[in-house]
Amino acid sequence: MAKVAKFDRQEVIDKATNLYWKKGFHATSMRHLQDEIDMRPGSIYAAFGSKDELFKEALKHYKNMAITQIQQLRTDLDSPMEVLKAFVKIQVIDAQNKAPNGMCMLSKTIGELTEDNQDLIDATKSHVSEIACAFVELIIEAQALDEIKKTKSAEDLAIHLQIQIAGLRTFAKVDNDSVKLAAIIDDIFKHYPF
Amino acid sequence: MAKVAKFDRQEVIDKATNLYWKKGFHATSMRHLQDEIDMRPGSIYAAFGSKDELFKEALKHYKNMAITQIQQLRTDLDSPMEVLKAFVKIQVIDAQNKAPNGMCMLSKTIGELTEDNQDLIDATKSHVSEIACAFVELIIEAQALDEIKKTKSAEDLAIHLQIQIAGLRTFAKVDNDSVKLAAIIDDIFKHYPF
DNA sequence: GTTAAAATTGAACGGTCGTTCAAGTTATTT
DNA sequence: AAATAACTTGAACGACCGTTCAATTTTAAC
Repeated sequence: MAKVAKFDRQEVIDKATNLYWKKGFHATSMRHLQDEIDMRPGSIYAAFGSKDELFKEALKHYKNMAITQIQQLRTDLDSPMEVLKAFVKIQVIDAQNKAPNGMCMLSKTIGELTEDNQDLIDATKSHVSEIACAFVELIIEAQALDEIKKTKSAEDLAIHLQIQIAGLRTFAKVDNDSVKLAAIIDDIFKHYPF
Repeated sequence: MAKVAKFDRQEVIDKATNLYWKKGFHATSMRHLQDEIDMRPGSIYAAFGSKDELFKEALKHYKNMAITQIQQLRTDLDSPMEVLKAFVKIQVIDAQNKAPNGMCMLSKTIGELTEDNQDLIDATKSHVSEIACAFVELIIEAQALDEIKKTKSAEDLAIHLQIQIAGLRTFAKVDNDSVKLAAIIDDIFKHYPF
């Protein structure tokens, strides 16, 4: 029995995610966010609690987008290996031009934050692990289809992939050459340890 | 014909570098720096001009430390390949516990900053390229000694190495397992593309 | 139509930011 | 000893930070 018409929470989180992703945690002020999501401070704090809590929502949303992306590719493509490769290419190459920031938001956050924001670091690490799990699932599927040798550790390969993605997205900010990046990614899946 | 006794400029830059490296550009305030280097704002601004200019000095000092590290290893070790591997291990493994920040300061900066600080990004990229050049030199030496096939592009291998370092240092912040990291690094030099 | 709860507003809070500069201190030259 | 130039100090500036909250508006229930 009260007012109920409200902002679209998901749309607000999406916009906040894009701003945090673009500028990073420290360089994003609540006033920037107010402008971006068109809400007044009172409403934001009523809905999300604090800058930190809103950032946690953004991290979760970012992780969810990645997981959704993987699931989408899995329905589009037959081969789990092709899913992995397509995902890496999207994250590394497409993100440089289309995304708010070419860097992975999780890597960026792990790089930016210190123990002053330990809870945000912990949340970030947990999302990184969740994405690694999605990789492991795909690798196990690929092994079942004999796309990858069954002697390989799926967990180690997943870690290897995450290292490649983090490294490539950093390198791409220095030298954003789509052709060169695509060649490197093809090589990653063609040679050891795959 | 005036006062000349002063602070030790190199020591000040070193302390400033450590703080910037630890906390990042945005999270490091001039007041933090004042405490760290024990100088009053007027002196800092007289000596360095601005927060940005001091940061540029820090970036340069960081790059110089890396180059010096490589030169030191080159005199200590006979094999250029061993120099590269030792350098990677120091940067990835030792830095997690001993350095102000496990992340590479250059990667961290490239990740953190936006076009709002384009000049700082440009300075950072230039230092990254300079380190790549040092890698290229070592790789060419290794090729002369038949440690690496002469058919390989030294520039491509140097890029490969930088991607691995950036990726590994990010991963190490999530899972700081020295043994696992050392194994991964050994693998990097054992298999393709080396 | 009245009531009451929920949602929204925006001014304001104390604090910190990067930076400046007049005043003071120090060492060298005459 | 006096003059002068280099260097240091720290209070202060306006701007912006994350956050609060009393006042207002909106909506559903009666």
